Amino acid sequence: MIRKKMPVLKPKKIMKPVALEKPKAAKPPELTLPKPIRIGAAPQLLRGMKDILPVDASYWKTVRAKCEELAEFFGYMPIETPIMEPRDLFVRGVGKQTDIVEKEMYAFTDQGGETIALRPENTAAIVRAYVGHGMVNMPQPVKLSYFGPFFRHDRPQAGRYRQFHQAGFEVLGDDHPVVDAELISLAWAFFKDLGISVTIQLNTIGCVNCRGVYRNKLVEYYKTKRGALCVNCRERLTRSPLRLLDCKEPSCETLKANAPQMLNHLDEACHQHFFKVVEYLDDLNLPYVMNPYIVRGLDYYNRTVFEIWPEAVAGGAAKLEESVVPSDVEAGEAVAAVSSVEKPEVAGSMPAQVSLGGGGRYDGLAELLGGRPTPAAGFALGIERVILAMKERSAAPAEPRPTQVFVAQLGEAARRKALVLLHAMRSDLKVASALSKDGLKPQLEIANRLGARYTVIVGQKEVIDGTAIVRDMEAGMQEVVPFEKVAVDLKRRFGIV
RNA sequence: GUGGCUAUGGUGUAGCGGCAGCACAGAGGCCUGUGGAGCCUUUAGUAUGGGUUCAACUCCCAUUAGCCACCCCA
Repeated sequence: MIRKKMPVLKPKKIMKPVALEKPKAAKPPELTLPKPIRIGAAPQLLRGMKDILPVDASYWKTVRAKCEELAEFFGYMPIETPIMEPRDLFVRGVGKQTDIVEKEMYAFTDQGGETIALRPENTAAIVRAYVGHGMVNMPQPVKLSYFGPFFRHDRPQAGRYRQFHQAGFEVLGDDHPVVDAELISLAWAFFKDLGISVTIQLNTIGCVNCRGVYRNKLVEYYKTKRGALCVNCRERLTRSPLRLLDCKEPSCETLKANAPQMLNHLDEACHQHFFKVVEYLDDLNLPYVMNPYIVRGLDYYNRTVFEIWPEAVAGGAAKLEESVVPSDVEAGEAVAAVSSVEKPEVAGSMPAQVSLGGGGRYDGLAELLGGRPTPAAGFALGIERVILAMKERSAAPAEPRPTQVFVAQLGEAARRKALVLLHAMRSDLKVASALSKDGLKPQLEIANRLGARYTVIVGQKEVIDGTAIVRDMEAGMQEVVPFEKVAVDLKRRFGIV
């Protein structure tokens, strides 16, 4: 082949002779010719961006397949919304004062003067689609699932990218607490099937009414202790008091322990709703943990909120039992029992404080986006983090279907025969080939690497005889088969036909 | 966004102010129509830009990126 004859041109080999010549003062010879590209000048990935390489394909496939399987089982219909939306959608939906909108959103003005944002999350867009396409007129609830890229200008870290992927499940038009429970059970099933042990961190943040009352109580409590708060929390006191519960400063932690709890300030309806959710979860025997400090950074949430935390990989997977809320425990006690909720320890490369997924109820969002009041709930999974977790606990992705038959050929006539044979078997068998290779040896090497069970060898001689050799790669035995019968013969060996 | 740590072939790693080594992977061969083992050969690197020095991969500064903690969240 031509390839073999061609000397490989390596920059070094070109440069050396030039360097050896006596330096001529006047003009550098031929230096105007294209110079080798310097590695340092090669284009780089944008910060926080990541190529998803073939080595990881099986993980992505597995996770995606699991999402699709669960979506089907629970009756979700797939939906895809654009990656770009009007910036305003997220400002209104997610909340102006949230970090996501305030400092993490990719936003720009396009050629037409439109203010555009790369979607930082999907719930607002889903609701926009629901409202905009009149899905109120469909049988309720409308259950939608999605899988796609999202963008946040955060500082990259393991499991945290500026472009990342989420799979999400949203249920619109149903306020029944069983919806919340089913969502959580779906999330649970996902991780269980993938072999990742997690805990469900559960809380309720009430509704507009009782949360307002609670917020005032909280502010009242913290006001007297303002001096002991960290800088951030002083800011939070006026801007988003609920987030005070999120703080991990030791000084704030102690204050937090005695702060009033949302659970004790729920109005009747919210109380009913929440405890119904808890009841369902108990029936399902799901390992949730009451965590009064889950408040979530997006404005649209109300009532049930939850996050999925990975359990530490090595050691220390205990804690759980003690903090699961027994169904018959009173609210106050329950909270007391878990006031020292611990995040999983750092393990491997997974950062200490990450959630693999999270969500909750957002009954007010549709109305906020100009639709009819529509109760809704949903959650999203961080795919990169899920895959990281899988790798950490060596939860193997599904093996790709092993190659059953490899077709090797020798010579141009055989190559043409092989090409035809490959297509004849394609729909019934997992076949592979390396048609561009010439020698038999390299082809068998590849067949071996692919783990092919059989290799069909077609050479000059076989072409003339109208036969082919079928080689059993495990036994090392081979037999000559008439060419037209090869496909059928192999199918029979695999029990097809 | 704040603070810190790190940066050597494709991957994983040594090393030292004075010739950059090893393993794996890749390519070719021993074996011209028969894979897995072995052996041989070979490809390929000090992130970028400055500074100190006779000499920098090594020391200093900046940049970039990754990671860690915070922030936030998926």
